[in-house]
Amino acid sequence: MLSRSGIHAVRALVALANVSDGDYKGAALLADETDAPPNYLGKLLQALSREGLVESQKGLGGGFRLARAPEEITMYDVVRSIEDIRRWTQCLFGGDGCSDGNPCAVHHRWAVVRESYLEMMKTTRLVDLLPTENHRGTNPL
Amino acid sequence: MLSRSGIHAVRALVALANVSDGDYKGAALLADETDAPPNYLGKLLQALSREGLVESQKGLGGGFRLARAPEEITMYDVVRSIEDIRRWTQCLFGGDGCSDGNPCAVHHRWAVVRESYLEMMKTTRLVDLLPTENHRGTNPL
DNA sequence: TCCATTCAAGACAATGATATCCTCAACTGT
DNA sequence: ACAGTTGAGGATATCATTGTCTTGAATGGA
Repeated sequence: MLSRSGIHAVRALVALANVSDGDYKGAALLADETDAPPNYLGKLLQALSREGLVESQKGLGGGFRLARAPEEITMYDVVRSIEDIRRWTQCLFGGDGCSDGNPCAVHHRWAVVRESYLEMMKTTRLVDLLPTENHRGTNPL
Repeated sequence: MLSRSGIHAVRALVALANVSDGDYKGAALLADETDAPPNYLGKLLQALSREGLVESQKGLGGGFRLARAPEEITMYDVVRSIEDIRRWTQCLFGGDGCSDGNPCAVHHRWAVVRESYLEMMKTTRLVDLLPTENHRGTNPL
């Protein structure tokens, strides 16, 4: 389950995937392309920059670019930089006493769901989110 | 992913599962047993009452009781009464243009996770959450 | 140097979820 | 009838998330 921040962040990174080498794309343009609030997206990009996912450049012609290739960035990397993912590492009810040794009633069932989600996040890379010839500009992220 | 309200609600219903027939358990006691804020739990119980999951009784000896047997109430029933479950019926990014006909890049991957979650919620009944001999009073919900 | 552009950073506002408080109405036992 | 108990409901408070605004710092071009 992505937060709105997480959605903004992933969309922005996808929009950064096609900037030419050595080039940058500004936050305002990114916000326009992804329908995100410009100033807020700026904050999110700052966070992504602190986490080493993007590089920023001030001044004319400046903006943001990916710090790694789109093949090397997973949705998990992005979301972990933006959201508090502890709820996906804890058990469903968040009970402190719940552990593999003393499991709650839904411990194992939830583990299946949780692993399914985390595995999806960790195996889905930015490159997997890019529009293909199949959707020709209508990739409905 | 349960909200705190959802957690409170499920715990309260579990605590109602062992009320004797024709008897009631008060909101204050329920809150005490489940470590929930008493007044807030009252509101949640109101919602559960409106949805027909519990029945309430005012006055001395009053309180709440399950409207159906614990075998007939699923976690899905509870959560749907309390939370906005739309995020589990939409696609991961919530994009309006996303549909089975014009799927986004994560459409199918997310469908697997979503169905896994919804299936767990729909097949887990209150009776499945009750403490068993195995945990003897230490069911860490 | 001067200026326009762009990110960085902090203060502030809006929103929704969570939680509290108070009063009223319904019910029970005396 | 009366008093105590308990849920119902509304107003308000708190908090995290989301979003806006303003100022400053860095950068590059004229």
